[in-house]
Amino acid sequence: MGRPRTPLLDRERITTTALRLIDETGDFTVPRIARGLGVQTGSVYHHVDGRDGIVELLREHVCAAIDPATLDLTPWDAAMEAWARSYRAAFAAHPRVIPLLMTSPVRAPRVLAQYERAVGVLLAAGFEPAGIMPLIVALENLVLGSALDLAAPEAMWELADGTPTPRLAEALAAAGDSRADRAFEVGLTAFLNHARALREGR
Amino acid sequence: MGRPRTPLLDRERITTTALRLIDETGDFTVPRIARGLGVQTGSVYHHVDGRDGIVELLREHVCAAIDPATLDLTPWDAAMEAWARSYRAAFAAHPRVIPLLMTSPVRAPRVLAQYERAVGVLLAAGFEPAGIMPLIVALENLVLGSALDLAAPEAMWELADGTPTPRLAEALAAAGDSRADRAFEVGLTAFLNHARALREGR
DNA sequence: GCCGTAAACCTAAAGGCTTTCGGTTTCCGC
DNA sequence: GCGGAAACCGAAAGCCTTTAGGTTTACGGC
Repeated sequence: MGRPRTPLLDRERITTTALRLIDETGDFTVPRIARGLGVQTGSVYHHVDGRDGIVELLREHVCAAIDPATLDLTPWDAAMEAWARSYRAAFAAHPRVIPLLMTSPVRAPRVLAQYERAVGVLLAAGFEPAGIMPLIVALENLVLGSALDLAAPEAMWELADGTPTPRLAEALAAAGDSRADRAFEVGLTAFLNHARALREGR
Repeated sequence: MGRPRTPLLDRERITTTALRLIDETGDFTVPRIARGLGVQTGSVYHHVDGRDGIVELLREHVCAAIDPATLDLTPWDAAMEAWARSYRAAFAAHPRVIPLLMTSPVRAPRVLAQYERAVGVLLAAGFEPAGIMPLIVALENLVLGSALDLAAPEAMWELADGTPTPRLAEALAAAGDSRADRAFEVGLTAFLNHARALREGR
């Protein structure tokens, strides 16, 4: 008891443990993190700003896998496409964190910086300012939605035996394992085509 | 104490109270529902299959506002567009329930029936079976994403004073209050154009 | 080298939530 | 009329979040 000779906790170990719990069970709790690190529950609060603080650490950790260099590509639509793919890949690696991130605002500076640069890309491409956030929001919805579907393929529709839904079942089977991938490709192509048309139509 | 002469609880009152709590606070708990109805916590469990059961009741309640007649429209793209708009309007009325619904699979028969019919519309339009679920999933992501953004405009990005994001702030301001609406219109137009191109390209 | 201060962990506890179980009263079919 | 089911209460177990105070260790100034 008392201060240990070598620290048992730090933000990184807390984040990693929380992420592991989420990957395995879909959620995390502070007591489980503490148990995973061989520590009492209260000790975690010395390193983190409560449970919400851990969520923000998770956001930063997952978003760190988004390749910032994608936004340097030219032309603008290549940048947006590569960014979207990298964005999706980052969340697809840990899709079950997405529900946790959707209820709290983005505070992490590193994440905000990515959006800042994306706005810059679209501004430089000549889009009108008022139309930029709708585009980014639409792309974000596409990325997060398909990443979520990628992780929980069977957790979206639970076909009961009681109510027959033959065509839905058939469509689900026909799409197969690549359903989420194809939904992303469909959405991304639609987005890029529309964005190009919007820009040229001005 | 004992059984009351006139019932104090039923599924509808529980659902309505839960929805009111979510609209006001963004979440609900069984004790708060009980308090709102002047009843002990445990009593609620006599009418509902646990907390998850209440979530499913909420899904059914909100989805009941989706107009089923939209899927009878012709041609198919008019049906999908009207369905998407009705879908979005239903969730925009209670957007804070969306995060609660994203983590549990759709079980409600009335909701599954809507998807069944949507599949039927796209099948009749001549889409290849394997491509139908990707389209529906993409549309669902669009609808739910923009409805969520509609409700929590300021809860998505919290611009800190510490990290400057001038272009992001400007883009947010330029989009104004109609940001979520415009994002939906952008996404919907892109979706419909791409779907039409997919169908004709066969 | 010494000492005060801060850091890091523990113990304990308050308060809330989900869920279950048995008890009590009322309603309804037969 | 009566027996069983229904509806609510009271209480409790077990989990979670968060805070507060106590104890030991590390570190920096002198």
